[in-house]
Amino acid sequence: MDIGSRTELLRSVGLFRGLEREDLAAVAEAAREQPFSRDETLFSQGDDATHGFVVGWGRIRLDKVTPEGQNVVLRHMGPGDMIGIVAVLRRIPFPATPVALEDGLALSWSAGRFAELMNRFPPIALNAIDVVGGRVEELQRRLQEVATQRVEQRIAATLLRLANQSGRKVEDGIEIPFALSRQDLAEMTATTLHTVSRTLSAWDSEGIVESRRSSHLVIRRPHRLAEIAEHA
Amino acid sequence: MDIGSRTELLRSVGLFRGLEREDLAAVAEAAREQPFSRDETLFSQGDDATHGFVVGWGRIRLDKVTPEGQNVVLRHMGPGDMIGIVAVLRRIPFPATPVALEDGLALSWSAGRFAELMNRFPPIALNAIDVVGGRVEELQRRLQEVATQRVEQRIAATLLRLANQSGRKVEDGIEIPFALSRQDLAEMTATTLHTVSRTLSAWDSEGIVESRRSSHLVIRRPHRLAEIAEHA
DNA sequence: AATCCCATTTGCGGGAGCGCAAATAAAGCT
DNA sequence: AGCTTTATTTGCGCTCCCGCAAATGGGATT
Repeated sequence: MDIGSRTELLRSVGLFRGLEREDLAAVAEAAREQPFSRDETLFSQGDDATHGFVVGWGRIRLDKVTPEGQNVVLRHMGPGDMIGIVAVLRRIPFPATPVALEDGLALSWSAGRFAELMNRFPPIALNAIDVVGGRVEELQRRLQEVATQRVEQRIAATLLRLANQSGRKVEDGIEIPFALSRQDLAEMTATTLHTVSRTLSAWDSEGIVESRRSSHLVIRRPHRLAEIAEHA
Repeated sequence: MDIGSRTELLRSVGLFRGLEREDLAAVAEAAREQPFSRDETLFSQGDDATHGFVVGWGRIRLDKVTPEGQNVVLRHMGPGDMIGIVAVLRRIPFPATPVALEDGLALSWSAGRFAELMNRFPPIALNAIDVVGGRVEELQRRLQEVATQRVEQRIAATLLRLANQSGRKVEDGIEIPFALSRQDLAEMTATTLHTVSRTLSAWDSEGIVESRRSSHLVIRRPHRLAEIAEHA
């Protein structure tokens, strides 16, 4: 991947918004390419934060495990999302583990390199605040959801959120274009895979979603799902 | 309050860490003082973010209400904490409402003034990332708690957290030095005031806490509480 | 001191969702 | 293709916790 393509990629990355093309090129040049394949982890929770990453392509799930070994899915990331950069800046170990859902490519910068870049291009710091602020908002919303809504509503809201973030229009609805197990959904909605399975089974037979084992999940009646999510 | 005292105050504020004394004085000078009294709100969720705040003294509870009117307590804040500054920087309406738990004083800066200061003193932006990163971490931990632990554990963990943040050693334990209703605790732990009441009653008769209606809550056996919090 | 107001307590019943366990069905491997 | 491994489904019982309702008791107000 040449510098030109990298630069092009970085143009749509929120973290580098407001940088001139030549500045972007400098940022791109400082990057290292890190390809990853399905099920691989970019790093592990607890590791020293030596590098920060930006996703080039491919989808990634961010996991956090409790001391007791229970897992919680914090978020899904895709092209343009930054990973681990806050940990780099705060000089703390990575607090979570990013797992690749499909093959892809990330760009990375060492901690020192990244500090240089931030120094040289002040907008980066402001953009970082914006991005992290967005994550705070998202987490607050999820906390609110878990605190006030029932499981069915949370699953519905989660599917709609995934559809908004990464959904693809297909013939008979909106497809979630990556593997999404019951367990994954359970870890996203603070419930068990059993309850997720029962819920999706019911929705499947009502024609709200199509969720066969083999293929990706398809939301057939998004409007109905939105009703379920909102109906307190 | 003169500039000297303000400067002294700002010395211990994370957001301004690394600034020289004279820089702090400039920041202090640009601030406006905003006293508040118990039960007052500094602003309301949904308001335009025209000012950012830093708590001088007094305790504040940060509330977020759902469209359906249910409330969730996001966090408690005290001296040195920043409030609303991320909303100012992101140019979004305030996403929550800070309610004073006791009389106190905040310093505030207008959006424009704050932007100037950040421009003039680059460390502020980096510190802001650090602070917001810390909030992300805290929210992730709470999400994990709500997702994986039972009510009793969550209440125990919350009391311990409050004790760590603001607890005062007293003769027979650690006191939470501000009003804390069952409803408040319920909104902090994603449960109902009934369940909180039942739990605290039980703990009271076991001598783990002392929680009479009139006075502040006292943790008598923190170690036991930690056991409850951890015992999966 | 009497009254009102509100937080808290507590009983009781019910329901949402968990957890175990076994059946079923895909997908991957050799 | 046959076998193993892993994901999903589904039944069943049970537990935790909610939600209603009524009682209790302080604190504040007059």
